[in-house]
Amino acid sequence: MSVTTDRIVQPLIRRLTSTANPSDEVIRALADLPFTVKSFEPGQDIVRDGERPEHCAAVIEGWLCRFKLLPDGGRQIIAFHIAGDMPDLQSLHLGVLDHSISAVTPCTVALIPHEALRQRTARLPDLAALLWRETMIDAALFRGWVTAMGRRSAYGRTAHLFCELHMRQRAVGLAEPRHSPMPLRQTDLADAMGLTSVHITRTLGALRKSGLITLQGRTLTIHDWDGLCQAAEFDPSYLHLGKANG
Amino acid sequence: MSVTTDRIVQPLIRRLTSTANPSDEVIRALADLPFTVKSFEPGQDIVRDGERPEHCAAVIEGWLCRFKLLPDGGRQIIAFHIAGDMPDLQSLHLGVLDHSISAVTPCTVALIPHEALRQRTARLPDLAALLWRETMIDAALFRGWVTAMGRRSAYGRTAHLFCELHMRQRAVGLAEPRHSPMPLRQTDLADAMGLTSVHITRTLGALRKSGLITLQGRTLTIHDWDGLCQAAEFDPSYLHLGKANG
DNA sequence: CGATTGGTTGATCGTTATCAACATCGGTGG
DNA sequence: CCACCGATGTTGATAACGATCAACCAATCG
Repeated sequence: MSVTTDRIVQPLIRRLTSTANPSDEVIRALADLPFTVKSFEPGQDIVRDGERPEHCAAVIEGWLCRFKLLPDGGRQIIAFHIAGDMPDLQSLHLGVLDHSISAVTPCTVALIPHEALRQRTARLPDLAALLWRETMIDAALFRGWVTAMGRRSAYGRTAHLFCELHMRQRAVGLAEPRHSPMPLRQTDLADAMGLTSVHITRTLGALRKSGLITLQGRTLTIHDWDGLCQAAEFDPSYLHLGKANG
Repeated sequence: MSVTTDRIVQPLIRRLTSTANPSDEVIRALADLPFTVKSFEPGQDIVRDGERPEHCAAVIEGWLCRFKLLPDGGRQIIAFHIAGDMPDLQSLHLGVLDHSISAVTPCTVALIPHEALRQRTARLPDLAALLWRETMIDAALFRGWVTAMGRRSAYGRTAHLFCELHMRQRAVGLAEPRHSPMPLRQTDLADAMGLTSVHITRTLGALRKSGLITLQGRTLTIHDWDGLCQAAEFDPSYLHLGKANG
């Protein structure tokens, strides 16, 4: 594994080893995957709803979001993705994308040909299982979002999002205990939570006034993690970060 | 494949062949899977949040729902499942369940040991890919729900649910063009849509008054499919029912 | 320096929740 | 057969939460 390749594949491997225990053989197969590197500017689309990509993206650096556009121009953000994530793994077996993915911050992704992934996963069942598991975690996060949207107030829902994003970044070494990058505009937060940006302003104000968090300069500061979790009714088990097949 | 086995495995195979084109070898492997059959009464749990099942369920008959319970006793239904679905396929690689599954109607499920699934998917990469694809469709449905919850009114959201459930039943031959089974209480609908049952009453009334649907006697009658789709802004592509790798 | 983007605040409106009473239906036992 | 019961669904009155509209402020960037 060359130095360059190393720098590129490292986030993916760090991510996968953070939630599972892949064998050396599987890690070698991952490291050997062919890819091309591409960079994107904020707001730029990586892939669009309706397309049939021939490769999967693995995030090397920066933030991406997945979203659906509605006829009236509305946008629902469905997920945020950070280094190590594979946001369009589903294109490997679904073909047509049912949503779009675009860059939230300047970002770099590795594009891995479907062909290569298909060959390797056919030869190495453990690799297939590892990536399949990623799809399952992806689905688990969506379940968490459905629950948050359906049954939590703006306040609890927003707290919940911060808990999730903080823990996911912690798990791959991208955040400190009480701080994490949070490069989201209020419109991004609004589109993710099914709220308006005006209401996000008020909600962030309320969270600040409660002494739980402050959000400034693209970073989240957590003043009271326990309080935040309580406000969010946050139970991290749905993130499936435990290695023991959790 | 014996007559008994046939009757049991048939729904699963019908479902899988409705969205993909598995090879004969894969179908044979599915038909050969060991299982035990179990029946449940409405309201009974099939598996519970926090458990680590050793088998996956495949629905043979009846309706199931998946849901998360909140500390305050609230319930968010995350998905409904009909014959042919595998509602807890994710337990194969995730271990701990992050939600519960219970019976909506009297229902029968086949319980397939993880061990058998692991062996077969390791030996038959195409089988693994087929089931992996099911996980991806599962995730796609959740994305549809997130979008519905976040950006649609009670009216549009409810219309959307009926569109989804009707099409999914049609795809596996469980519904007629303008009628489908809909054995849900208003509290089930409410818990699925993030609304109260009182508001569901009013919303159903509005849908009826618009001449789109009526819901009585556990069946949905669609008076105006195009109108319903329009009210729901329904785009069926997220169901990935197309066989051509759609 | 002005222009543009992102964030804040206040006033008002609409959708959905909440509370409460009542209606309907299917089943059960007298 | 009828009276009753529990579960489910309906309706109305009121309240809360979040949307909408509009003005304004702050930061960044040419």
